[in-house]
Amino acid sequence: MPRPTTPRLSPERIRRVGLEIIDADGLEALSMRRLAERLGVRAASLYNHVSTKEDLLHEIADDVMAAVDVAGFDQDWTRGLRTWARSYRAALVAHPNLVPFLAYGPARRENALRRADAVHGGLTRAGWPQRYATMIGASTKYLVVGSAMGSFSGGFPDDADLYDDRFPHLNRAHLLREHAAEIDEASFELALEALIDGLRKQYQALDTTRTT
Amino acid sequence: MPRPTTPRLSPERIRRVGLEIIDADGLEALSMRRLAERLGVRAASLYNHVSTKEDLLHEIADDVMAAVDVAGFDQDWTRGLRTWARSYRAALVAHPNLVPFLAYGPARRENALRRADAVHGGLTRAGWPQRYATMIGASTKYLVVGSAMGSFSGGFPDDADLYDDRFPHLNRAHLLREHAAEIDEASFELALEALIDGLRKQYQALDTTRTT
DNA sequence: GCCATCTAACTAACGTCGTTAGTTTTGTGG
DNA sequence: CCACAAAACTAACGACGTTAGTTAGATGGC
Repeated sequence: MPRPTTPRLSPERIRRVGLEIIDADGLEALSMRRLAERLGVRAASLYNHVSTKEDLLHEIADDVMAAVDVAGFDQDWTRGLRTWARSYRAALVAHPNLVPFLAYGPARRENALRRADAVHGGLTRAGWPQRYATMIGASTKYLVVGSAMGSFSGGFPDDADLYDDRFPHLNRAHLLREHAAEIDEASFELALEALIDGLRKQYQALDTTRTT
Repeated sequence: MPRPTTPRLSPERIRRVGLEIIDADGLEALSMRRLAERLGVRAASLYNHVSTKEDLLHEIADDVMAAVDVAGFDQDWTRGLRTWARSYRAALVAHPNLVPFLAYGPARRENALRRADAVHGGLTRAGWPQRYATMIGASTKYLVVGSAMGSFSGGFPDDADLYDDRFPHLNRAHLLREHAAEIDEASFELALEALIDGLRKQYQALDTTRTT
């Protein structure tokens, strides 16, 4: 019965259920047919609300990225950077299965450009030269994306016996998956603080250069 | 005419041409049918030499990762870390289209574990505690993966006019794609040196703690 | 040298995928 | 009231990864 009395679909519901599937079963588990089935509808009907699967993914990505906080730059660039980086990472970690897509081409949409502009503007307003602002933003993003990708936690098999004898340095409890998330976060914090620390030194040098 | 006089396929040739396709046309351009066609063969024939497409990708990844250098730890942990990070990044940048796959699950294969063991061993031998060795390896990997992903260079559209007025801080020449690769490398170096610098400080503190 | 066996190619097919075309029914604005 | 838009449908296309079954050349044991 086409054209039901009350619409079964809406872009919001499609995005929501799509993200649910990704969260539950992984990125490659999301197909238009499975999504439609979950929505009580046939696959073709989705195209009345969504132009393409890739577009849908970008919109879902936009929803997820909405939680990123770039407001901290009003106070202090180090605070702004930390707030941005942590909220960014938290947004990715909340939906790990989406990270491969998010990492691929995150800045196609308007909102992504707006966030990038806020970061860049916050840094230049604090006195950083254009080129440095760009590099700082990029470096921070590397840490966020790299750590959220679970570069570490996803990397090793669960079975501890696998490491015995053959890889003496790896046969450690902290390489197991149960600790991996904690280690990824600690490693992120370690690198972020080191980066900010190193930048602060350069910032002071910059400041004295300018005032003399 | 099945079973030709001289075999048309070999695992090496399949991997080589597979990587060529990925390099030339992207990761999603590699299908078993297109690969077979390029090899003068039908898709099903590939399965005499390769167990599965995913497996093939892992083997290609292994080839690419063979260029990573973990020998520098024999001299000095900072040198080892730098050598590892730079050769790692160079390997990824040489095949940017493969990075999304490489970033996903790089440590499934024997060689990856061997490299991880070398890094971890180099750091612990230098005196770093287990947990730190793990975190340092993870942090460095974040920078490598993040920067190779072109988190930055892939992120922005080419058209400069797009930024005008709407995103005042982004309307800069150094955001264009031509400079993006250079910026990604510079940002990587910036963060890597900051990280090593921060670590060196902690390393000295560690040393005095132990000797007192 | 012959013959069984193995190897490496083939054809055909299955099920899934994203997507489009064309159809049908319901809601809605002039 | 009626034309038209909206939202569902069915059917189909071409591409995908993969498997089953087949065939012909290469190879090792007698």
